[in-house]
Amino acid sequence: MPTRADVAKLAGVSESTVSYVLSGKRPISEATKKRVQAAIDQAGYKSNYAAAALAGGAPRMVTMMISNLFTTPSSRINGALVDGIVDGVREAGFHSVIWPVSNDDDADVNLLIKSNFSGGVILMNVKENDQRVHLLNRERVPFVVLGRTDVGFKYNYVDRDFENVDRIALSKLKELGHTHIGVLVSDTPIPQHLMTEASQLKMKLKAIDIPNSEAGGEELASIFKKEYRSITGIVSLLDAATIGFVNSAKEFGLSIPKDLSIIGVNMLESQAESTHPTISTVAFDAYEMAKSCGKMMVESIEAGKNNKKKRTELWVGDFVDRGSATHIQ
Amino acid sequence: MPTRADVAKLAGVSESTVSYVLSGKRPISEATKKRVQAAIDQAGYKSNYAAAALAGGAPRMVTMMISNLFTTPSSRINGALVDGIVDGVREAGFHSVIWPVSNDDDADVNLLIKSNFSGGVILMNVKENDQRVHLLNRERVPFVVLGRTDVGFKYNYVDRDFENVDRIALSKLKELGHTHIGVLVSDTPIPQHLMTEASQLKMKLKAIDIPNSEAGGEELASIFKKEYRSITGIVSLLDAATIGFVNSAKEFGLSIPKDLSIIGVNMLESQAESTHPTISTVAFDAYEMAKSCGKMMVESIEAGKNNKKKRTELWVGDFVDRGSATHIQ
DNA sequence: CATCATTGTCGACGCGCGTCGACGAATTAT
DNA sequence: ATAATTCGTCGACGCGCGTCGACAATGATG
Repeated sequence: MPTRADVAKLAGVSESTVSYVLSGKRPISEATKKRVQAAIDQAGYKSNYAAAALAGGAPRMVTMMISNLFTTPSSRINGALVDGIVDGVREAGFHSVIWPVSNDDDADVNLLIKSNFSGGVILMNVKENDQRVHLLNRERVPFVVLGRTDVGFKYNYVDRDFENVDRIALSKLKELGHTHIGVLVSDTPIPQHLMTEASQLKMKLKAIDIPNSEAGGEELASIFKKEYRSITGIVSLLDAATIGFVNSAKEFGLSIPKDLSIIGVNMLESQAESTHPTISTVAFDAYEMAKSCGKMMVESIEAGKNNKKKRTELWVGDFVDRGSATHIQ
Repeated sequence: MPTRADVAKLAGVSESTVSYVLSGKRPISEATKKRVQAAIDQAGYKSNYAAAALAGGAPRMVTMMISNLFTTPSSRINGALVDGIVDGVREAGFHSVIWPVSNDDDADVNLLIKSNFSGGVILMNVKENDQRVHLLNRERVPFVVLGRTDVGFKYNYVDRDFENVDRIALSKLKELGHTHIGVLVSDTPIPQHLMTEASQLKMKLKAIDIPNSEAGGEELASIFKKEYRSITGIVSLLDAATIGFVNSAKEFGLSIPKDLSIIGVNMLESQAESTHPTISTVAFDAYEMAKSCGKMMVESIEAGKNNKKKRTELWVGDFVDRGSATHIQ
């Protein structure tokens, strides 16, 4: 563990000169730059992160705040999000850590942020009116939300453009002649924009509320013919349940797409292609979206605390025909 | 961000007294303890983690080193492991962070450890002769491996007791009259101990090497009857592939357990119960195992660097009959 | 009663790095 | 030519906390 002092002695310069070579915040002659760099290499010097943080250095680190992100039904999607952020942040020259929080424990946030350990926070699974957003805003911590929530003020976020995604799915079904549509949701009502979109297209929506798990999908498949006679098309906002539903439909005498067309709007390519039959979706590249979120985070940090500009990024995707939706018979 | 000085002033004591109240490393009278505690509460004081780290305090933090843990096929299991560690460490009074590393980048380890930010490291997806184990050992960083690898020296680890787990699965099949066994593996040979166990039980093993994904399992199901006529029982070391295999077996005229008995040894309860038919397994509680690993990590840290004692924990589990294995017909 | 260990508290220092002010030297403007 | 600027470097200080040595007050021991 060589320190700045060791490097300085080796290079025959002062400690501050070493610092300025590293940070580039003051002009240094090429000659001494070279000498210092050589000394750094020779000594195997690495800046001590804790000391830098204490002295007020700008931390090149991003924290992902997560709660129970791994054992949820959508762990595949969440995995893609984590990987995307990690790569995006890395490409921007920052590190990233994942910070598992129990619930909305403020103390946990303080530990990393107030110690100047992390330069910014990426919030991942925000809830309605999420308190963490308020907390971070109050503490003036740079943050980006991967997702959205209504908190009454502007903030940076990256999210899917659900309005357009849903519009694509609905109008595709309309185009195929379907008018009576089931919407797979889990513990939530049908989003407002989907309702208005449907009324514009003169389509009838019916919420089908089931657990988002493969078992939940199978359960639905088993009762579908009896319970939902009039429905010929489904827009699914779920992933795991959709997989279970499609995989077991045949078993219950439900032929996809002959009896029923289904379009997923919240599934990864890998998921949509893992089923029999495969599932037509509106494309969703969670990895790329998250990567962009990571980059936005770094840019926001580098823009400085005084920068008030808030950025927003909405990701759409094209309809991808994998055969699970066809013209009404 | 009140500091120690603020608290000291408020309580009318010196800064060092505040420190000793917090750490308990010197006797302090009850009276001043109370005064100081009151001042801490009043000021809303939180110790600055970076400063503590710099000054050489014992970091109450554990780092999980992970690479590509989230988008692998076994992400469910990995999720349970992460959650288990987080909870185990938390119960022991420590925090935990997840540190995504690109590959075996030494620099990344240095950042957290040499800055005295983290008190120990939990390694999660170790490979054969993993370099990170050598690195941590050399740097004298307290660490625990969740899993095992052969590196030629003793270290702390928590793992499943595969020898016994596999023995349970094999002898169960033997008990049911099966002698020709297929072993589902992915890019690895059949483990040595399974081979010897089989020869003792006079059973014939055949490696079936497929990708560990649901698609991989389906692929296998489609060719199974043709390719593996003589096999009547399967021990699967995979999880995702097993799910795909079992779910699609019927589709290819393969009836489980009538035509083929299958026992999973590497699946979570939630996975084993998500299929049709459900899968008999040797129980595997990844969450509890990981939780214990987290506690071992903390104990190892608190035992101090001079403690040379290495601990080992092996987790077995009982056979759980879910109907996918039955007596040979 | 004198001596010694214990208890409770304080002040000072150091951890390693970021950054500000100063200052000589080299360059440009007047 | 002199004054004003820029360049390159140095020393000093502070960030907040952990901990060591000192010391007064108290209790135990001979």
